Amino acid sequence: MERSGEKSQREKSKDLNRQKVKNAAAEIIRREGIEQLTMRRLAEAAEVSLRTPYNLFGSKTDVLLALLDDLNDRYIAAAQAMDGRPALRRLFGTLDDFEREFSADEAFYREVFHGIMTADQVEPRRVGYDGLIALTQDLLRQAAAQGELPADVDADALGEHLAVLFMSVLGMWASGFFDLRACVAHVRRAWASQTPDIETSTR
Amino acid sequence: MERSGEKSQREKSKDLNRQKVKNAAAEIIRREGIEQLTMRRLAEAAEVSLRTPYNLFGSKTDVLLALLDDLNDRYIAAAQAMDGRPALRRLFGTLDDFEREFSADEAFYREVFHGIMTADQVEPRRVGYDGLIALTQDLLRQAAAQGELPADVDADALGEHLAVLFMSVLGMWASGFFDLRACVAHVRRAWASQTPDIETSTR
DNA sequence: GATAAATTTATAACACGTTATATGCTCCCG
DNA sequence: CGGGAGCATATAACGTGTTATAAATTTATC
Repeated sequence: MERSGEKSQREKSKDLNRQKVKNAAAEIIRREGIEQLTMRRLAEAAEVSLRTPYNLFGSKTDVLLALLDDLNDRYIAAAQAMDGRPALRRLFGTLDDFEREFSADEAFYREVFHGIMTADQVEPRRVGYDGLIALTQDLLRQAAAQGELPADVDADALGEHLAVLFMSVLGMWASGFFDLRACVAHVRRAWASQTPDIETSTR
Repeated sequence: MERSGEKSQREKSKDLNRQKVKNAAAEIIRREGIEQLTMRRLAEAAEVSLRTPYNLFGSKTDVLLALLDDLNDRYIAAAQAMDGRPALRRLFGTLDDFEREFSADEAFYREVFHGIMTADQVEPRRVGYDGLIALTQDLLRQAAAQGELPADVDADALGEHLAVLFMSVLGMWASGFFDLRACVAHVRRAWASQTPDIETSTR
């Protein structure tokens, strides 16, 4: 039995292989595009057997999901970093953060997202759907508590709605319908029309 | 040389095979689900060779797109059928029509849509993206001309925006994130917040 | 009606994601 | 240190969408 905190040699070895697979996947996507990312090629580049990525991740989709692992954490951290400011401003601030982060590497993120979304079955939890809704609802509840929202607004329902709009438009960006700038503009416009008239951008 | 209007025997025979393939595809999806729709099984059910659907449609995705062929026409016809009424009312009326039409056969349409959206590359034109934008812009231009919109609203930009929101949320419905009722509710709410305060449902 | 062109057919093959099988290696525990 | 458990490996295989090849069949043209 291993104690929590310290990792067995076995686990460290698995982590190493996980890292090798993730690095190889990211490099192939960046250098040659996601259509070149086959499991055989990935295994070869990561210097593991074909079976190993399946053992460590489960499927090709799970490898792509792993490339986005720390993304949710960063999103939440960004929202919390803007601590003193009004909740609605923080909400729109997450949009700015998202745009900044993704536009630095738009092609990469688009290909990863699209690869995930085109899986046979998309499991909402795994793509951060629930977490995004929870975060948005949380910010809107704070906004309501601070009097930033009209009293008759259901903060939870609105939070779910705004999160759905965000993810929906993101999905079309991933499918190549428009670029990231247009994607964020659509979300910003939709969000702004449902929230009181404040400065909707922190830039 | 064939005259326009009359079809050659060649073309009639191809139309017949197209119909056989489309009917077989729809039947397999309805009876056994889209995961049972393989090209080999489809060819067998349609009583054609494996190659023929590729000759007649191009790819599996194109077969699915063909199942939705007359959908756009119906959408446009529905918008025009409500002729006398205000343009904004007609716009929301198309939402009602969409909900009525699809809820009668939700599982079928969802599987077809999802099958199309999960293709390697989605071509916006082929999924009716451009047509939907054009229709929405048209209705909003009429609304502006009839004074239903504030003077400072850019009808074309708003039309594109509303169409994008519709298609985006539709994409998430197709991926199974929520059901059709929730899908339409999200679109209605997003649309309503961007248009003047009228009765947003014709029901 | 004969000949050429267009389609369909039958069969095999390719690359893909994924799984099965059997073998080998490495680490943990007594 | 020895043995068993956990994991990686190599290889083959399956079903998938799609394409190649060559033969058969249907349609158009002279």
